Amino acid sequence: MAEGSAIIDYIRRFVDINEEEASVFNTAFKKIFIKKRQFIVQPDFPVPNRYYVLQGAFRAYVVTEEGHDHTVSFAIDDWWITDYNAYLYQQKATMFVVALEDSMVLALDFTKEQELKIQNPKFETFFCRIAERGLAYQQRRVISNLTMTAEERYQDFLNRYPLFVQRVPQYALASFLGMSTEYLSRLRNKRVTKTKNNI
Amino acid sequence: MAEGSAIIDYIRRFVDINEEEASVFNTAFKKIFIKKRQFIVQPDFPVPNRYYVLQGAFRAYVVTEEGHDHTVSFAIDDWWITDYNAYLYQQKATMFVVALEDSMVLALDFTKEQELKIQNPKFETFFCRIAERGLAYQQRRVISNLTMTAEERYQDFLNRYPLFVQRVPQYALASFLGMSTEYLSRLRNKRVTKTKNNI
DNA sequence: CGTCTATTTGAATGTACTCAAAAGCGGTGG
DNA sequence: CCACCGCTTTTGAGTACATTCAAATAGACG
Repeated sequence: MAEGSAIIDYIRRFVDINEEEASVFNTAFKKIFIKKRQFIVQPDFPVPNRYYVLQGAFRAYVVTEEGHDHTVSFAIDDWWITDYNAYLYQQKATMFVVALEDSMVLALDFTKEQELKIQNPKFETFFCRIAERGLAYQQRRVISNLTMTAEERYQDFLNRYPLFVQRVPQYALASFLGMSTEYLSRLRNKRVTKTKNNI
Repeated sequence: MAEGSAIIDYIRRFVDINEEEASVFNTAFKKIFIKKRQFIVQPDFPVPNRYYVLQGAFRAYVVTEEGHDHTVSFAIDDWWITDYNAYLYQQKATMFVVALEDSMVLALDFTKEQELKIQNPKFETFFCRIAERGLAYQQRRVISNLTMTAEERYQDFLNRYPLFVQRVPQYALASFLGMSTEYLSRLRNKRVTKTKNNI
């Protein structure tokens, strides 16, 4: 049961655990089927879980007062997703997390996560590693946003995450990259507006 | 020796350690004096350390091919700083980290950090906590950049980090907030250019 | 097929940048 | 102690990147 499961392969990329530990880890998760367009996190609700995506695709986004939405993160197979800030501090969510496809996830409860960490230092190490990597990733994203133009960010995303581009609607990608849907559309079709300087 | 030191007060905000543990932790760090304008990290050099700022101010930034610089992070008293991505993966730096004032730091060697983590789960927990918080912080920053205008980002920074604004040169703050020095100057003096629509 | 949502296209506009130059400020040396 | 030099900040003017709004077109789903 434990061996061969995706989440176990995943944790073993970071720490070396035996069969018994794998089994303990495995049973901490609840397997849930999520239908397309279903929300797993919503603003003002508690965030009891973080989610490991077995199969499918998700999008986390915030909505501003003016009604604009902004994609904070995507997740497909083998990625984690949740409103991390709310989960970590166990506060109400400020984001939506929605399924972009019919999906299968493993939900890990916050309390359960703390128990795992206390129970076995290897689990603590594991969560530490993924947090560290997440931090390094977010910092790279901040740098991209600071240093690149909209077109460069799009090209960069294409190179790094070609799989995502296939599975994610364009308005969601645009709002992830920090540009309007229309502008991304123009970039994709290489038809950025020429401002005509003729009088 | 151990008790009363800033780094010990700091770690005790996250984990409960006794005097002996405090002493072990303390001796893992090397205290270094850094003069204003001195670099502690430079592109293409290894990044053996992360730094805890006892006193002073630092700025981490990247420089693009076109020669524009972009502030990735600041650190003043009680904050950490380094090229985190390079440190974590033990690769060559891609950033500069420079002292903005005469400063005093505690340097922690990467290998030493790993030893601490292995030696005592509490230390592992501690580094895990600060990585988690760092991740949550970076994610908030990404959201700010996505959802706010230049002016809003500036106002928000003023509210959140009034201390920093005092101690950081304006060009550095501008490049942290993702805008040009000139534009920040105009915002501060509330004199954003009016495009005259008269023919 | 019709409806609903997503994408594309056009045109006008705005936010923020660039370049250039002046003004302010701080440190250093005579 | 003041003058000068280098660096930072301010101001002006023109411009570009990207947005908004509106409308047309294309896709997805029942």
